[in-house]
Amino acid sequence: MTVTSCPQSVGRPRAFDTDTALEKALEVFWRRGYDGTSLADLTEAMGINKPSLYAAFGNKEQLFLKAIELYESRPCSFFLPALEKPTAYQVAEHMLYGAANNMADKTQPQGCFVVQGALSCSEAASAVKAALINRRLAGEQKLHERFAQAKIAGDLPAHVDAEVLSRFMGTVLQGMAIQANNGATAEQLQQIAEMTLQAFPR
Amino acid sequence: MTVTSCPQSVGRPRAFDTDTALEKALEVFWRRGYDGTSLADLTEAMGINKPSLYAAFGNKEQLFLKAIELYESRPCSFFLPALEKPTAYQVAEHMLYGAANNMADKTQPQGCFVVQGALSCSEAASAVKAALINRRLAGEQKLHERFAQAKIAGDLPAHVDAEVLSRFMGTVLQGMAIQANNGATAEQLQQIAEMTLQAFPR
DNA sequence: CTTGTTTTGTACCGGTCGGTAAATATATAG
DNA sequence: CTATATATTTACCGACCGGTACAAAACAAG
Repeated sequence: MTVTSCPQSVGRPRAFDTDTALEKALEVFWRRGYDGTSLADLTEAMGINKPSLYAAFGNKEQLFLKAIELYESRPCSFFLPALEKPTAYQVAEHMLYGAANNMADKTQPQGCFVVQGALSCSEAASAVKAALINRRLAGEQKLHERFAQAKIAGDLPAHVDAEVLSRFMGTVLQGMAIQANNGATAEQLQQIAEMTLQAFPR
Repeated sequence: MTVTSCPQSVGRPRAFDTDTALEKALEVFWRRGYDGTSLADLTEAMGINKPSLYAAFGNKEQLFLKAIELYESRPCSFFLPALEKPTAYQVAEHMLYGAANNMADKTQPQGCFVVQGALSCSEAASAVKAALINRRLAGEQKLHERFAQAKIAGDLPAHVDAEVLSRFMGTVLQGMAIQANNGATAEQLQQIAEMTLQAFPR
């Protein structure tokens, strides 16, 4: 019968912070992709040795999956907050401009980790590729539900196909990730956001 | 002073067709990306051994660059033919529907090789990544010039910013490549094309 | 035939891949 | 102090990486 050991009960204490190490791993995976990232790249960026990485995160694949969770829960994430805006148009507006500013942010890798983390990849990466596809589809599903709710609330015309609209939004957002990789600036992405909003049903 | 040896003059004849081998290489690179493709993957798909690959194509990087050229010159390529349509709207129409059908075509890898061949990659792949970015920017540049010409011809309103419009088109087309990777059908991509055309200035 | 030229298959190169065994170091519990 | 538990470092594992040396094989020229 052991006492609940909340923060570190026994044994040699870990010499690094797992959260900051995971952030470093996310940045490397984001920049180089799963196949393009080696364990040497990771351990160097994280400032730890391989056994520490395996003890703390399992293996390369599990580390990548944890990086996905971190990416979506970061404070600068724009997707979920935009969903809570009062009208469908404002949801689209905040999401598009949030994406424009986030994806071209020079203080982090360009583009979107969920889009480019493992787009085309080896068979060894098929599991993480599937995980990213599921995240992209889940995002569009959330947007679909939000737009369906907006039709009920009356701030989106009844004739609008919420599923097509959400997939169109996903297409533009994912295209913006490629644009950011092409070197597009935040201003240029904002022009894309503006043009997309002109096509948005009101 | 040697006679011009047009088709095979001397030596053991090559036992494979370089064009079909290059097509096989394109398919593997397209599906797995540069980093995710090994020489073993390539030689197996191409049906040749490594020395034959190196003698015919140089090395992995040069083979990839030749695969880009093949990809853009294939008969089913939709980009350049669409540019020759008589009006800006028809250019956009043919390009968007051509992309919808091509990127979801089940007889080839989903999506667009130029988008996903080396989006996020290792430093070893930085040259091919840059080559793909240049191809994407060159496509948008061609579209830009076509729209500028359309403004002069009068089939695109003078107030339209041709550069923004071409970048918007590129964003949607690149987003459609991600959608195809998500498993979107040709019909779903056609809905994206339709919605994009509704936003197109006339 | 012989000679010269090119491609072929095999076998190999050093280096790196993801992952781990083992010994040492640093903490707590008693 | 000793005992236990966890993290650290170092060194290493077999497999695979991209790329090549070499000799046998298959052709044309003479």
